[in-house]
Amino acid sequence: MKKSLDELIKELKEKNIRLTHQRLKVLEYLVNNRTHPTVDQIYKALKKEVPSLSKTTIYNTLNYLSELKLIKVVAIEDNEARFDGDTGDHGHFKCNSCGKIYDLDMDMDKCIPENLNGFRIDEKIVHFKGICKRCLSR
Amino acid sequence: MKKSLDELIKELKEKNIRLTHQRLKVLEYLVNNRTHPTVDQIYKALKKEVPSLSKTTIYNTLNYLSELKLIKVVAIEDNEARFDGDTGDHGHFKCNSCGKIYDLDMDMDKCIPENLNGFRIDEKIVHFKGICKRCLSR
DNA sequence: TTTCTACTTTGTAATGATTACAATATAATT
DNA sequence: AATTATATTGTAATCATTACAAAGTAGAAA
Ligand SMILES: [Mn+2]
Ligand SMILES: [Mn+2]
Ligand SMILES: [Zn+2]
Ligand SMILES: [Zn+2]
Repeated sequence: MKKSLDELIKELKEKNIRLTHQRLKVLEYLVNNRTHPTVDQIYKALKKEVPSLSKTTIYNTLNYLSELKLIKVVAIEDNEARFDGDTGDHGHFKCNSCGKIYDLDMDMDKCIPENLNGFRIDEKIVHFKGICKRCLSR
Repeated sequence: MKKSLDELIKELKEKNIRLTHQRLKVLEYLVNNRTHPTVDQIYKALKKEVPSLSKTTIYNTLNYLSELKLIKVVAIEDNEARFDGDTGDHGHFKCNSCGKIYDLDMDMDKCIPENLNGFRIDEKIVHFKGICKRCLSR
């Protein structure tokens, strides 16, 4: 679900996670930018507000927050990870023309095959790639 | 579909692609090893039979064959690509305990959401991760 | 408020998969 | 056998990510 920054901060407090300036800025960025940004995009944007910021901190923070299940990693590119403040089950569509990554509201459970009876499923990943409507109509 | 080596060779001939020793060995390996191997696994295995083999050739060959749609890339790991001789639509399950990647026969079209009306879909990717039946029963 | 300390951030170096490139080799045709 | 366009090979470069140690800080306690 799309949690607000306040809800995310509450979760950090409940788990006794330190509310560092950097962590709050990263969470704030992900809440305000629902574009599945890369590490570099987050880094460049926050560097302006926090000049001392290190890219390693972005990596550390994003890794930690995804371990805590406060954010999600979207591995839809082959060379670079993307991050998502929405931790609810949903799919993604990547347009190979404009590069935009769309969210897909869908019931992922509808596509679990019988083969997996007896398996424990921890992650469900559904990605589509192609050309988006907007790019097609041009 | 799971094509035989002969069928794959026929497709290469039809497309006027040179039947080099290395290409044939890579295709043969993928036909005989339905384990979604990594570049390094393919390289190490074939290096024994073809001592002059270069890892760059494995990369070149796999990239070329996947451009030609004769094989598929399976991007289910976050650090390393895997390759699949089965180009038919199917999903994958990765066991985080034993590392095995299972094939999932499934109707991918069943999980395309309405959101995508008007979009052109070129790739459909369905991945699950968790613990497999065999690992759970131990 | 000040002190304390465990945890965090930072900068730099290392890692590891993948790609670029140029020299050498070869498949397929003549 | 000669030719040539294409492929292979080895090495170096690239680039995202991680390892590590020194410096900094959040939060608790005095
Ligand atoms: Mn999303
Ligand atoms: Mn497969
Ligand atoms: Zn587009
Ligand atoms: Zn297993």
